[in-house]
Parts: sequence; C-alpha cells; structure tokens
Amino acid sequence: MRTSRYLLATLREDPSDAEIISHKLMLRAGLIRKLASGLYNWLPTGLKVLKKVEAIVREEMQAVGAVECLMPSVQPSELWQESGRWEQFGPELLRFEDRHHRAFCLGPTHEEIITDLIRGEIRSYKQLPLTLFQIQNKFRDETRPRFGVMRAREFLMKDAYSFHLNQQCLEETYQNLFKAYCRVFERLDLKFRAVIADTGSIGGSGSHEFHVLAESGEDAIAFSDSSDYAANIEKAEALAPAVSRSAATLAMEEIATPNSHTIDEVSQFLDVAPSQVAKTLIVYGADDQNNQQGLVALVLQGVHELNEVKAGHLAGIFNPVTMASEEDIRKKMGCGPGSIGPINLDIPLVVDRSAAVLSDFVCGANKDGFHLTGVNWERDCALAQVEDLRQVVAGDPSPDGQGLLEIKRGIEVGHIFQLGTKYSEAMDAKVLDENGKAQVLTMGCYGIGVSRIIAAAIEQNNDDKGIIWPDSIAPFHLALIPINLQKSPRVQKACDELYQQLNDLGLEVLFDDRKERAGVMFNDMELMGIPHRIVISERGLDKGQVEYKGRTDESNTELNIDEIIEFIKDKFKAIL
RNA sequence: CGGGGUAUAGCGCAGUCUGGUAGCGCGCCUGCUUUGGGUGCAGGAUGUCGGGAGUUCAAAUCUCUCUACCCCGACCA
Repeated sequence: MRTSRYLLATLREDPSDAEIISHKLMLRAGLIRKLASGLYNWLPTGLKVLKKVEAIVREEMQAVGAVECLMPSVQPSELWQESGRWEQFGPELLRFEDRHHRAFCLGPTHEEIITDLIRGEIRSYKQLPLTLFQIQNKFRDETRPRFGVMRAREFLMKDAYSFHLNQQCLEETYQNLFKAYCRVFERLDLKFRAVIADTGSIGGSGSHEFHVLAESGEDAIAFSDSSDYAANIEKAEALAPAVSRSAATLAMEEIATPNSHTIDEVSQFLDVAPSQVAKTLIVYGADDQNNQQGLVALVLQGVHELNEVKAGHLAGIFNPVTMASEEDIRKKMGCGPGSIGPINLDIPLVVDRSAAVLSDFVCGANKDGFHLTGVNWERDCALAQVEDLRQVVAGDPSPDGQGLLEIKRGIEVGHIFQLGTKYSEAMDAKVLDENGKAQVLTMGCYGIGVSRIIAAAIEQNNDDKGIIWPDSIAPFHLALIPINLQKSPRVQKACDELYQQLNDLGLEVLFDDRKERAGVMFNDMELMGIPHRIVISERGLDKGQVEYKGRTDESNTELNIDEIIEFIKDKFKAIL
C-alpha cells in the first residue's frame, strides 16, 4: 500500500474526548472515528487490525471443532419472551417495532436465537456434541459508553454456543474452549489471566473470565501469590478468620459521638482502630421470587467493603443489592444511616465472617449522634447468620489455602459459561437419547470481545511514540520509508524494486510515498505501531546499503541492499 | 438513571464575566526553501460561534429552552 493512495488519518494532537491511552492512540493512529456515543467507524487501518484478530479467533475456534455460522442482529421479541429475558433484561436491550408493530430488539447476545435454531435442527444425540460460533456485531445500550471501543454500544464479538446431552460432555467441551481461549491470547502476545467468574445475567453454573492485565482495567482480579488461583474480585471468597472470637472484657456503653458518621470519623473520635468499628449497611430484602421486601442489615468490619455480588446471591436479599434510602432507614430505625448498629434491630441481620469474630467492638446505637462501645456478639446481640459478605483485600489468605491474595486490574476480553439447561429448558430444546427418550439439551456459551481486544492490546503495548503492535495483528508488517523520494531517481528506483519484492513475499508493506520530511514519516509509522521499517536514502545507496529498524529497537541496522530480502525473510519466518 | 462539565474553522483552544459583528496554534492549498526525527519564509482558503426562541440599535457574549458530547457513581465482551 502506498500512503498516497491510502487513508492514513493520523492526528498530531490528542482529541479532547479521549481519556485512556488506547482510546487516544486509536484515534491518533487513524484506527477509528466516533460517529455517536459508543458508536465507531473503523478506518482502513483499524479494520485491518480487527480482521487479523478476527482471523486468529476464527482459527482457534475451528481448531477445537467449532463451526462458523451467522445470525441476524435484529431479533424478534417472542424468543426473548420465551426465555424470560424480555422482562429481565433492562434498558440495555434496545427494543423497537417494525412497520407491522411487531416487537424486535438489537441482539446483545444470541442464546435465544441459537437455541431456537438448534431445537429445529437437532433431533438425535448422534448429532452431539456440537459447537457453533459467529463473529458478529452486538448492540448493548450501555448507560455509559466510554473509553472508545473498550466499552462501546455496538461492538464486534465472537460468540460460541455448545450443545450436549449431559453435563460431563459439556465439561469436556468447556475445557477445550478454555484452552482455545488461552491460545488466542497467547497468539496475540497479551499478558492475560483466566479467572473464576460470576455468571451475571447470562446465567448457568461454572464460568471463567479472561482478563488482559492493565492498570486501566475496569475489573479487579484477586490472585494467589503462590498457587494458580485467580478469581474476579466479585467471586473471590474471603475465608473466615483463623482466629476465633476473644472473650468480652468490656461492658457495653452508649457514648455521644456528635457529627461522627463515617467509620473514619467514629474511629478518630473514639480513638479506636477502624477495624474495631462495625459498619452496618441497610439493603432491601427479597422474597423467594426476588421481589423487593422489607429491609436487611449487613454488618462488616469497618475496614472492609461490601461485595454486592456475594450479598445479592443470598436468599432474603434483593438482587441486585440496593442500598436502602435514608428515608426508609429513618422510618424503620428512627436514625440516619451513619448511626446504625446491629443491637436491637428488628430486621434480619447478616454478619460478615470477619465482623463475626470482633469482640469489644464499636457500632452505631440506632440513635442519631450515639455509638455503642464494648459490644460483644451473643452477649449483646445474637449472631443469627454469618456469611461471606466482604470484598477480599490484598494480603487475605487465598481461598484455595495456598498463599496470600494480590489484587490486580484487568480488562475482561473473554467469558465462558457452563449454561446447563437454562435456555434449553425455557425454550424446550430437546433431543432423543440412545433410549429414544427426549432429553433437554445441556449448553455452554463462550464470548470474546474482538474489538475490545484491540483496545486492550494497545493498553498493554505502547510507548511515548505510539502503539507497539505484535507482528500477529499489526495493520502492516513493514513500513518502507524513502528519504527525498521526489528528488532522487535512485531512491525511487530502489524503493519501487524493494516494494515489489516485499509484496511478492506476501508481506503487507506500507510504502510512504508522500512528499514529507523524514521526521513526519517516522513519527506516523511509529504512531501506527508498524513493527518493522526500512529506510532508503541516497546516503545509504552510496554505500550500497539500506537501513532496518524494529519498532522497539534502540538503533538502526545497516544492511547491504542485496541482503535485505533474506534478512526480512528471517524476521518473518514464522509467518512466511 | 443521579451528580458535575463542555459545545467557537478539520484538530486543540482563546474570546463570554464587562454586548459593538471572530481570533491563535496545528493541519489544509500555492510558491520558494529545507531534506535523516513534526524545516523556514511568503501568500491563501475554511466558521449558520450546537439548534430554536427572546432581550437589545446591536448577541459567540445576556435570558429561556432543546440537543449532543465528556467526566464521576450502580452494569458488561
């Protein structure tokens, strides 16, 4: 490709609406342009990268026997009614009507469609197991799209669905897909971790997320420092403290704590450690159908944060966990949220494992401006229900009993689920087994955020000059930069010849034939992250030489012009 | 959805408080110059000042209203 015939679209300055490095660089390097909030045009350079990621994903899916198909992005509401998700899904599901007033949505995912397709096509266990995948645009009407394609509303996803007669077979496929995902991220040269995950709104039993490690990641991951345990922090279990509760030594006492509401204020005012203060949060309760019902008190140690995913999974608590309004709290407790404690509350009480071993602790007195000191469980307040409620923190013991937890940030680029029969049951997808008996299909589903991977890869690989692509997904393999092309017939001839030879090798070469100074060309090619470059100049040709430099090399390598092709061949031996 | 902010040339911004008919840098076009890290000089083009309504002799500037976008919080590949 010659730059004069290409849409280079590089920008000198950071666009004002980009916050994180990958978003800035994707705009500056001319990969994407925003159309509207969460909607992006892919420029030629961006699309080349997208297609390469797509190809790697496709190859690895096919390598584990998955078969490609393609489903529409517009989906009829009836199928979503059938699975129950027409009601369950929030406003993230973009709904609309066609001219006949029939309701549709833009597909945020395709469980309903694939289940409908398969229940019509698969009759016998002999056709199982089967894994289908597609690479297709999804639409989710995110409340807050941000960070460019990292969290866009329309985005490219690879979604795969597997069908089985039983759980054991699902687990085998799940393991295969797990390995395929690892290979995808390895081929992309990304530093990643597979972590135990919560199943969220997709549903099902077992689940892993694949995270690219990056400071700007929106997720926190807990790792063991001495085993391979890794989990999304939402899912990481906080073990019960090894120590048991000490005996009470103090009498319970009510103390005025004017204007002290937060844990820090109270602990400073009373001069006790924040860990000795119990934090009581009031959330809405739920009945068996998860209808909102009354209030529930949750007690944590002052230094800990509530893990809303864990709390939401408990019976009797409304999911998603919702903090009670100050108004409801006052109505029930007669005091503000900053003065609540577990003593003499007539609502259900759930105590975190770590809070349950406190003794002689401090808590709110359920009276504005007062706290209780010297409080002890059982003596002063029954410990009805003790659960794991809190977010793990760095230094907690690993749930697998080996080592301590570290917390790192990650970008979720893949998520795999063992769905079980959630959709097949609801949508009556069955096959006949060996005995001629109808069996509900067991399903798995497997997603990769293809467009998000690109942002994640940049987030992980960049320097002050721009993007640093791995060879596997660089938009071009090599930049060919002439010095003084317009004025030197020799440089022109040498470039044309080399350009032809490199193309003939099957390499994607970006030949910068613009009438620009060297610095401009160097900067643009580095910004775009092209991993290799060759410079041809009069000065070099005088010595019969051209010059090579890798994107991250410290300095140039001078090469005789008749060696260059062999040299390049060697650089690309993995792909040529 | 709640809270905060922004909207002026392709991009980044000033001008708005104190009303007088729009400017800077980069980019773009022309010519010369320079030619190994965003050259220098000269000339040039480009704006319904986000939309609508109002106040005024006069509105980018004041008032009302609508819209879009961004940031901070609860969701997800």
